[in-house]
Amino acid sequence: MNTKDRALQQLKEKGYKKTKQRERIIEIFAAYDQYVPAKKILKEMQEEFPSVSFDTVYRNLYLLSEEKVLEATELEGEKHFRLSCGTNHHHHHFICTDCGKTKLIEFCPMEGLKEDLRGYEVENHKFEIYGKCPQCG
Amino acid sequence: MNTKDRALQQLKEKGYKKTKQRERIIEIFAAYDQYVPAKKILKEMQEEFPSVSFDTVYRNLYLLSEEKVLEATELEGEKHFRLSCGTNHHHHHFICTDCGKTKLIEFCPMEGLKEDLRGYEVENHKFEIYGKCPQCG
DNA sequence: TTATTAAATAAGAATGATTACGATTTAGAT
DNA sequence: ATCTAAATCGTAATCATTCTTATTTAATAA
Repeated sequence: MNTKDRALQQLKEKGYKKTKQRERIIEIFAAYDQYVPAKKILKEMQEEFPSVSFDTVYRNLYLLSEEKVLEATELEGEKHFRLSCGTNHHHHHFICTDCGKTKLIEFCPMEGLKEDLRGYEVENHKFEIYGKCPQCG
Repeated sequence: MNTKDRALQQLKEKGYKKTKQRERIIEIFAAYDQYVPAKKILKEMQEEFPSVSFDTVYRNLYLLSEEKVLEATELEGEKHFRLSCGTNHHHHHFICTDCGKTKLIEFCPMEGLKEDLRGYEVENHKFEIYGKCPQCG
């Protein structure tokens, strides 16, 4: 089963409907192995559905993020999304500031910080590395 | 010499002028030991200078960041600023999502990643921990 | 002290991403 | 084929931020 079908199946189980728009959004992401800004998805959607609304695109991006089909991050003030990495365990990314491609970072800095943060209730954390990948550097 | 005077002195050396607005911005930050959203600074400025413009506030926030008087970060899509921590060496923060107060994290996760990132040119990184501090938790 | 001028500010328009919302359409169940 | 909740469309609204131009001001030198 491919990424798209798996995602749609997952949505169906939660009672969400299968729509052309949703299918297309997932297809678009499947063509990228990187974070893509919401507005770029909107643009590509408009090529296929000239009258698609912002609302549809944004709503689905957030839905797909909640369902863990996508991962989200904020880069330069814009929300970006990408297909969840195949890996099932927690991870981070190096993000190329030129081409946008990412490299998986398996190491999580939270591991060694339990001691330091005694008394603090950790809810979340963000660790991202930015720079040029070997192709762009 | 206090924080404000030190900052103004530093600006003067670079040829920037001392203005009431700049003085006040620094004073506002000195009253907080935490990240403050730009719009909150704008609001406090308007109490003292009813006709201050967005431009003045934003321009100065960026100037002060470049001059390392302030540190900047983006939280929930909004730019936040705080006085630079006293410490001169590179550091990170735990940020309380309730009160906004921060805890200095001396550990930097980049140290152990040189190996992993061979061939990659690292330009920047972001590591922040979010949660509740002991007072708010 | 006054004149000079480059820097800084005010005022408000413009931008750009995102969110909101009422009306309409559609997917999926019966 | 009918029904209904979910999804979408179309568009307006919001909100932070950036830009622009005219005016004011701080610092310098006469």
